[in-house]
Amino acid sequence: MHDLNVRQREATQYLDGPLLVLAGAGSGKTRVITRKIAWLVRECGLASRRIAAITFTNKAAREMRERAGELLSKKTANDLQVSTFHALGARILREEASALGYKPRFSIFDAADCTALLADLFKELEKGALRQAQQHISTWKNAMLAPEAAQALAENGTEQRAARIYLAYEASLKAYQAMDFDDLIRLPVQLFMEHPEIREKWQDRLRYLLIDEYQDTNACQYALLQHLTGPRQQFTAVGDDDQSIYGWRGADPENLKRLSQDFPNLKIIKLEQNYRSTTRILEAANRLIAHNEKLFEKKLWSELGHGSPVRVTQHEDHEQEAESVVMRLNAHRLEHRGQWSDYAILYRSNHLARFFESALRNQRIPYVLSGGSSFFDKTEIKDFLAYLRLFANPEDDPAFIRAATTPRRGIGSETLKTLGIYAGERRRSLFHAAGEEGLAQRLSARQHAPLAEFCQFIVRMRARAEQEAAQVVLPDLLTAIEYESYLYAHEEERVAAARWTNLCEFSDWLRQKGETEGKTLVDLVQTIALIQQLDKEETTADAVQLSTLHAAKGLEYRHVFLVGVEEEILPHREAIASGTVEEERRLMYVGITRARQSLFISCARRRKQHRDWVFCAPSRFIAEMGAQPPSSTPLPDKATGQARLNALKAMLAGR
DNA sequence: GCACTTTATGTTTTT
DNA sequence: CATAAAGTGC
Repeated sequence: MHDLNVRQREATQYLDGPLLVLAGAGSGKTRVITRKIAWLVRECGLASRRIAAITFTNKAAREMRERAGELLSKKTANDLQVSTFHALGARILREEASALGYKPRFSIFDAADCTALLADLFKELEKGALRQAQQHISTWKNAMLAPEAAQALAENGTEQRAARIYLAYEASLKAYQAMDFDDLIRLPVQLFMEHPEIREKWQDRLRYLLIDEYQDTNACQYALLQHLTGPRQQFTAVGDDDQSIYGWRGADPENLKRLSQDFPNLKIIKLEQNYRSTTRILEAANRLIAHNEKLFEKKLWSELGHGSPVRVTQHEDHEQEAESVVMRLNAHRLEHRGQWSDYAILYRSNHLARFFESALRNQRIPYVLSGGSSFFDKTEIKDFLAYLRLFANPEDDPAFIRAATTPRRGIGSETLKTLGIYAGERRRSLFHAAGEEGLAQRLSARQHAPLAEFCQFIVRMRARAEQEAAQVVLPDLLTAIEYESYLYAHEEERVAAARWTNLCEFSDWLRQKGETEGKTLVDLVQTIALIQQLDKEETTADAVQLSTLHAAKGLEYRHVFLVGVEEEILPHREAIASGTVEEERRLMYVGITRARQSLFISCARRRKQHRDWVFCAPSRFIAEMGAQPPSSTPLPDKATGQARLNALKAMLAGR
């Protein structure tokens, strides 16, 4: 382990009790975690299936498994329990569902499913109120408060109303045998509190825990951690309070402090040497973050030399910003003879990506978009998924409605309304109620026939989905529901073709997953709710990376363009209003520290919002990091810019 | 009663 | 630009 520094090695080998590693950006925390896993397996003889590593995203989990695999044998690495908090919670719940009155094949509702459910339950309420309620519910769930407790604690009218919504929402989820993301953490904690024997079983199963991105855990996740480690207290938490950017999701950097209070024998190791960035970049980051209240004093340093200065530019509007950033990127790459994949364009919110996408497309520069709307959010995927969800969980009424009505098969709103009322009276799921005799009497023959046929179809396919292999059932299902012709009948040809391609890709991915893991379709559905994006094979493609700041956390790039660095964007307007500018500052800090060699910061003077132009001021963060004030770039010259680029190309070609 | 067409509308970040 | 609600034809 000669390539680790003293502190890193100490963190890797420390096993005397709970350990907190305060790891600054780029200080090699992933390396410490993977080395520690290898150490536990090789030197301590711990079976790899008894080691649980918890990451923040699925992508990080995959990477960690891969990197551990480089140190250990493939098979040993495969047995490691590497997952997100949510995936771990889901695994526990599938196994212990009965203890909570759930079936093992419960559905997992994503945020969109939950919003739809709330909208359906409270049709009379407007969107804003529902969003507010949803936010409240999430906060309550993360604080382990049941609806009744929330109702008792509600202080004002809005909270009272939100608590009433919470009550109905919970009842619906339970009726649908469904859970939301918060439940995946909350319910295991509840389970462990109520059933000591189950808690001990899991404590025995997982002997050592490693938690990455600890600053992003919320109270509930912390409780889960405490239950899992139990009296043995064998864990390593790795985190950086300066990179806590998920406060809106209940994450609380105070959790770092709480750790030293709850575990008096907690050992703390700081990693401050940065192996990623040049000094000028680090200094800018340090100066910026000095404006925040600090939990732990920490100063990053590096031995990588000064590097080039941080460049700040201001542009006339958002389109010119995109154009000149792309132009500069292009020129920079030519000059340095680098690769597209050395470059990243990072922004606060997803919608900013659009302008950069079109600028990149105009210049015929390859790019990949990470973050943003996921593959699984696409309508065609959700349509198809509804069938699969219904196979796994017939109580899933939203899945029933979606599958029953897409593509259209003569089941309309009136039929569904009657069915809904009947099912409510009989306290059955829509699917079960639809098969009952009593319903037929309330519907006309014309209404009942398509419904009955649909139910029979589901029963038939469900039996097959449970028994046969995915590669056999999938094509049959796709053919049977005639989705392709449905697409071409309803969409423009190009759109229809694109959607069908997506669906085929998804089906292919499922089939492949089924083959390698030897699972049936019903088994597979259970796991996909937690996956947000398909990990495509073509990660090797040489392309500029476009990403939100949140999605860029944990990654690094040689050259970074931080764009849209303006007041009301970064810091975000809502954050200014709600007094959470410190978190925005950390977000900026995360952005800066992604860069290894060069950092470019840009902002626009005005941008089009909705239909009119708004003026934008450079972000306060630019001054705070001590950068040169924005120099207006000589624009609008598209022509001269292009000419200059061509001259540069010619010069380089001749060299 | 069902399916399709038009019109309004809206954007923080993600498991 | 893409989805969601209201409106119109069959």
